[in-house]
Amino acid sequence: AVMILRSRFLDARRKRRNFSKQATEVLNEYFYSHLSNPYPSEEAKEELARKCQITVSQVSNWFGNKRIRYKKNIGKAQEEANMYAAKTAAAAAA
Amino acid sequence: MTHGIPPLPGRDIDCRSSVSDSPNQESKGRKKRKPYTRYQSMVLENEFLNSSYITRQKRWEISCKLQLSERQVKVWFQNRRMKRKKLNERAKARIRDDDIKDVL
DNA sequence: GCATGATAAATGAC
DNA sequence: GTCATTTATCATGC
Repeated sequence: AVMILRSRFLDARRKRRNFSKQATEVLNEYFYSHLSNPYPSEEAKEELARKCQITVSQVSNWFGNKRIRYKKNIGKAQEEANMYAAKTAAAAAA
Repeated sequence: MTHGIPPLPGRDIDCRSSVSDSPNQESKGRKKRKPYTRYQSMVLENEFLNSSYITRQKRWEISCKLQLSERQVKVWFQNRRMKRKKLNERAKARIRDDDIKDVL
């Protein structure tokens, strides 16, 4: 019984759930609009967390994974970059 | 300076000659992340239960026993303290949520 | 079968 | 020392 409780708190092991489509959209918009410096401040992280309905730690995890997996692809997933770049450009034009 | 305690039993025995941080020559790049074995993790966790801050003496002993460098043991305790902090924050947040749900 | 989120070693700023 | 991070690995979703 105690072990089960510990598995809830201590282990709190990774039972992964994908983020919502809107949340991923918000995170990607920020990432590709700050591609030269994709390191959000603590305040920016908190706002992203609020918008996405996730924790600040989850925001940090997402950016950590995103940065290295984006870098690992040199040349790939640029379609995604262009897509969000166009989106922010359209927003700026308006 | 300090107390003249350190007994340092058999200190001159280099038990980690093969477990040094610099395996051979000057390794240039970043050291590759290598998961520890279950036994290594268990010994480290047990020692963390005794104290979250390890002494230099025990650090040397454990590094010998587990075939790890003293630096690796030191870093393990640093990371472990960060993990504990994160788990505490998470537990606190969960308790808050549970309280809210209980009221509802 | 990879995509994706979370965790475990390792580094560096401060 | 803490703490944000990089990197590889793990565990799950689909």
